[in-house]
Amino acid sequence: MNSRNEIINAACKVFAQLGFRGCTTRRIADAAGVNEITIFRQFGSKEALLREAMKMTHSVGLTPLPDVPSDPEQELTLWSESFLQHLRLRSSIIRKTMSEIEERPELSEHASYVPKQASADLCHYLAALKQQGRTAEKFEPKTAAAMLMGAIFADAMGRQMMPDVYPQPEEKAAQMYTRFLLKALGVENGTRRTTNKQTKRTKQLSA
Amino acid sequence: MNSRNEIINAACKVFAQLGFRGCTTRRIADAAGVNEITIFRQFGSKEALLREAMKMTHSVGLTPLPDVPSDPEQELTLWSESFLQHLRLRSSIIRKTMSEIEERPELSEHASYVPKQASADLCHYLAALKQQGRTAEKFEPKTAAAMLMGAIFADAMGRQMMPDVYPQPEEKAAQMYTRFLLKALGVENGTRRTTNKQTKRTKQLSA
DNA sequence: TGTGTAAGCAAGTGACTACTTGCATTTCTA
DNA sequence: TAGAAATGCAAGTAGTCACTTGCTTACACA
Repeated sequence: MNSRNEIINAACKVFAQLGFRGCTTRRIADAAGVNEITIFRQFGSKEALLREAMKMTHSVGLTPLPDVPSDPEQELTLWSESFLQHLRLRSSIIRKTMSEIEERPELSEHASYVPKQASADLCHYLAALKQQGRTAEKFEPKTAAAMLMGAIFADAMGRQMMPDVYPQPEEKAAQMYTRFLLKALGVENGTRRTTNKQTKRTKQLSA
Repeated sequence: MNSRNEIINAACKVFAQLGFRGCTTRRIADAAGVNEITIFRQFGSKEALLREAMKMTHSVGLTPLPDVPSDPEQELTLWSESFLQHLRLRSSIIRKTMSEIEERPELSEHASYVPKQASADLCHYLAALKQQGRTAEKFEPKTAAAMLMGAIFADAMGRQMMPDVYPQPEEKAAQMYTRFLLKALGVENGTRRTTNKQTKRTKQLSA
């Protein structure tokens, strides 16, 4: 019972390091501290093991966005930070999955789960912001969401390889992307310029 | 002499499909229409062949951005479209390279060449736009560039897997990202609202 | 016409792959 | 404490991997 979980965890780890072809049953067994044969007795085949292992990747846990926007800069910054951290922590396995997906389309479902959910949440939030009349410009929530998520995704995938391409410091990146988005939407940031239309409550942190 | 190029092309193709471990000498030989042994006589080893093949990936050809911005929306849209097309055409090999890069850091140089160049070009253009006084907001060119390039990169990598996450129609995506960027920078788009400060010439297409 | 070079073919090397068989050992549980 | 289930060990299977050897064919150029 315990060895089963150890094998699954080891499989995830080795897959993240070496991809499907590099993820041999011997290496998984070594990483799990288990005899190779136990893998086959527990899961039947390498394919079946990895299918099980990929199901375990859904432990999401993004900071939720409120249904009714109150402090857009703060709320979106927290969300962006948690999304960026989520992607950074999983950057290896994401890279491998994206690479294998053409050969193994069944990975697609697991790979797209989090970003689809995140996109839907963000679009919903931005649409609410628009409906509150707090955006100065007319805009397509989907385009805005794709911009913010794209910037965060590219940061998570590329910063290590080319740090000078992305904004510094690393820890403020999510906030900078968020502020950029809000500028494009014409959302006032609360501290400067409190002139425009603001239907609901105006409580905003400068952050 | 001819077989050498055929082998290199085949190696690129098979690598893009299957990655390093899936890219076997037998498969390369088949794809090149050549005997497997010819590969070893020409290149010595699989490693050496792929090293040669990766050098061939630098045929860049992005639409250049002018040194002096004139019509930002048009110029940036053209650039974005060519960058997006570049990434889309190479999405398979980019995915594989990103996946292999942790194991083979020597790929890093080839992988980062185009995006580094593109980022530098775009930053330079945005800085020039700022210096012309044509941007209404103060902004960091690097953050702005990371947003636009990130959105384009994510679109190229992810649209096929989750088309409903990205703006429609596909052909207008580059333009939509560009317009979004210009909104954030407060750059007037020429047709509506020609009020703000515009130091140099105002000739702009509505596009 | 002769010679060198590039290419093909057949066969084989040792290492690694996923996976199996047979038997011994540990561990849990009734 | 007895029996069943889970695990380990040693050995082996057939396939694939990168790469080699020895020999033959085809073409270029002098």
